[in-house]
Amino acid sequence: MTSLTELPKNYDPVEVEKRWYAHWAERGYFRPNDSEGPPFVILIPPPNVTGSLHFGHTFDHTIQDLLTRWHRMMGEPTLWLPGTDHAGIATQNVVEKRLAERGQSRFDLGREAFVAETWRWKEEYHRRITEQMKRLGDSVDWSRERFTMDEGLSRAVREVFVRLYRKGLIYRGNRIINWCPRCHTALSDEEVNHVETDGKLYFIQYPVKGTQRHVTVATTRPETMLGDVAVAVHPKDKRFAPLHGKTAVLPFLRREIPIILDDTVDPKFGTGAVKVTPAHDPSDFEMGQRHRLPSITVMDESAVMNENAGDFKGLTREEARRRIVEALEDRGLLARVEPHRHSIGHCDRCDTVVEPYLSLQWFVKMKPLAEPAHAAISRGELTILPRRWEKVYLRWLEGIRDWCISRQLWWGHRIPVWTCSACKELIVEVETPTKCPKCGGTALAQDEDVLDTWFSSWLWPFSTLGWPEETEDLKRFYPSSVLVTGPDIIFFWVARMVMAGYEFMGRAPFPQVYLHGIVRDAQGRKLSKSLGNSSDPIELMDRFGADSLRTTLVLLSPQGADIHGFSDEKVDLGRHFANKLWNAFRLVQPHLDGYVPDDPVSRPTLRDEDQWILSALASAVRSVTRNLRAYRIGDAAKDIYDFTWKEFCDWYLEMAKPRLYAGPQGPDALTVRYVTHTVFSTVIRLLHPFMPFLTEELWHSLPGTEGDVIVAPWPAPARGASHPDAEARIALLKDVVGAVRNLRSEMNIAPARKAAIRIRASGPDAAVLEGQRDLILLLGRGESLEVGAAVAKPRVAASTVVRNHEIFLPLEGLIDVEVERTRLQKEYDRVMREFDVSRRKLMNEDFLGKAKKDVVDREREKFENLGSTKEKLEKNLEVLQ
RNA sequence: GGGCGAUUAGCUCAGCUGGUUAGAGUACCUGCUUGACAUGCAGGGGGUCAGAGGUUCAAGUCCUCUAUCGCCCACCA
Repeated sequence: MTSLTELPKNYDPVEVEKRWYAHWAERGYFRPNDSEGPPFVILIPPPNVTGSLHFGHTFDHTIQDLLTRWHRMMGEPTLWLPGTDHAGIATQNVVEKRLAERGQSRFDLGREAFVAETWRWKEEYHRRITEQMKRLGDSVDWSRERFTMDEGLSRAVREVFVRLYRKGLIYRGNRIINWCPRCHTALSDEEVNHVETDGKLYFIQYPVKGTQRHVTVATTRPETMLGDVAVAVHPKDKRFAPLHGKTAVLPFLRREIPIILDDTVDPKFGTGAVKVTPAHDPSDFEMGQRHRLPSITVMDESAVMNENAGDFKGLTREEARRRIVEALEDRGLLARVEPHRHSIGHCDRCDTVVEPYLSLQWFVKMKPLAEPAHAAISRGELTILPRRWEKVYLRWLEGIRDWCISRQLWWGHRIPVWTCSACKELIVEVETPTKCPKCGGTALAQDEDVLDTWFSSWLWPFSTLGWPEETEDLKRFYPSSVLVTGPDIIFFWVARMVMAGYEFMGRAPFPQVYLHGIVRDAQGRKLSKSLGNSSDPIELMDRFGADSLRTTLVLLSPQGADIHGFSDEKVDLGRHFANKLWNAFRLVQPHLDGYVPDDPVSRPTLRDEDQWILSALASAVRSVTRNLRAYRIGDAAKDIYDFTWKEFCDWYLEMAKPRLYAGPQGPDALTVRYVTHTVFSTVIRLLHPFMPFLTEELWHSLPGTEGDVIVAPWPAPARGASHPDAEARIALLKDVVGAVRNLRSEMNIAPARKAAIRIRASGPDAAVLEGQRDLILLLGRGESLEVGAAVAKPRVAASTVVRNHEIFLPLEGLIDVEVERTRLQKEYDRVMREFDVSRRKLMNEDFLGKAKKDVVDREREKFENLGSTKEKLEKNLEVLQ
């Protein structure tokens, strides 16, 4: 399509990349094709509609798109299903923040208007996300796009809630949960980040009623003492035997609280006596249950002390702590304070210190759900890559606790539970009930709370396909083929999807999980725009091209490990490669004009270098495919990069230039066209999953190709392409040319100056080198070449030994003998060292007796070569004396 | 407190089941406007493979310990 003269010298990705996405989409390539056979399915980890896509997404999507494109080229029906997540608490927070900038709170708007406002936010960011995905080249099937709060998915959420409730796996209870005093909602255990903090341990004396004694308790949270209902000691702790059955008097409130005995108290911690605050500590709550103690909540929803706090009412928990400690000190009840390091839970979303808080919430009983998810690994129904994550996954399932799913938010799925105001009957239904099934009352109030965001996400693998309806899509595309995501959401999402998959679909949602790393900067920080350590991905794509960004990320990423030291400039790696390919193409393309690849007349005679590059190409195809199959994506990219740059451009194209320049009438014109065409047509296809835009552009400029590369067949290693002999001969050539170049450079011979080359070679190599005469002259910039066993050593020459052949550059009058002697001496020393190592090995009886025979043989051969090389170097050195 | 991972060139990383001279990119040095590409070409310097033990004829590679860094988990009152 593009004519040669139009190809600019430097590749302009922006100009090219804007052309192809619409082209692909219009032709329907992103939808699964109709072919039989198992489809390849990836469900996108739905990005939150909180904001635009960041670097993590770019990397995540690159991998998914790459896998999708690769499978599409293999002819499989492929579905990469896109969608977004309503991200309950996160989105509510950002919308509230925006309201706050206008001086408003959500309460000013009221629930309905606030939710409407949030939908507008969602639309805005959904549009941005969509644009970004298109810019990156994501080949997702937009016709199947879903949102976690759209009608179908909401229905699935209610269905699941009702089913689990009826099965007894969802219940409501008064429990200690993690409460965020800023977000004003309950959180799951996973939404709490524990941070090691230097705190203090306060030793507080509680007077013992009817005595002059005190019992001293140790606590990190003195402010919760106002909610104390007991002091507990270990029953076998003799120190406290006199206190058994006694009562302590809580300072300030003068509440009388029993001294109780409980096995869970650790006599070695603190004083061995512990204050019991059931409303503000999970283990105290359990202890309270065991001993039938009351629970006294002393804080409100904002963690401000409430009416149960006596004089401290109205203080924040931090102020309350300060004042209580002061007051205790005044009364002489503070025995001492010790530094104490412990971990404190913070809200995952706003980083506020969470409060263990007693409240009425909905929970999912997780143990029964966890069992099949756990067994999935040992049964081989689920594999997580890299494998080490499987242990993390399993351990979490083993220690699983019930999942608090109710959130005191407005943005999210309302809990499908209604209470009849007449008879207080609890109605749990998928569809909104109109009257109470028990008393017929019509005054029904729906639970005010919404569900945890992950309560919709964990259904993603089947809710997106139409469940609970038995849709065609559900039958065809469940389970998906692989889940690609980051390890940070193993618990939040991956494990829960597996549980839901087994519970509702009877099988795992995917057989394979591929967990990739995080993109970090030089300081090890996650890339983010707010930290200012990275550009917006879109901006980077504008500067470098989406292809370059994708390729750079993939090339820099070790399998499943974080990318360290990422910075904008790193994207040059991909950009330079794109430009390299572009220019290699510019070199070759004019010579391919009119070339018909499958011309039956063409039975080209291949020279060594042709056979060699085709052989290397076949190896590259094998290796790329093997690496992709094993999710060694960076290695696959490296294979293509190395083959294209190091072998094809640096060596083959240089060798091919004379034949190319000779034009279509020149000798071997057909051969060189055949080979370059084959290589390009193959490399473009191999590279397409990585660089979709550039490859599509080149494909359309490559004569003799049909259709679009996005649906071109994935290359198979060509039959009979393997030419070990040619490979060996070219390897020899490379060594010899390398040695000549080295000599030239060391001797400061100007690149423009041609030099005579003499190679004293014996054995079969001599004939091989003679056959490569033209190439040696070309690549070694030689004016003449003598090869053979009888080649005379020039009187004054720079010399070296390669594979036991002597190479001379006769340079009488041109070389500095002193420089050459130093250089040669260095070479000699190096060979000598190796020679010694080898000799010692071969004198070692144990080595000869115990090492494998081929290892010994190889060592012998090496030793002989080194010996003879050493001699040659010696002689050449002597001449220079 | 428990677990996982890392430690190889200045930086970021390869190095599969132990066996030629430990590689790449980048940075650095030298020389090149050679008819695809200076986003390039050619050549070069740079590593006692974190440390200590051990297994072995042979260890960057296997085992143990130590150190440092990172991550995750944990009702440490």
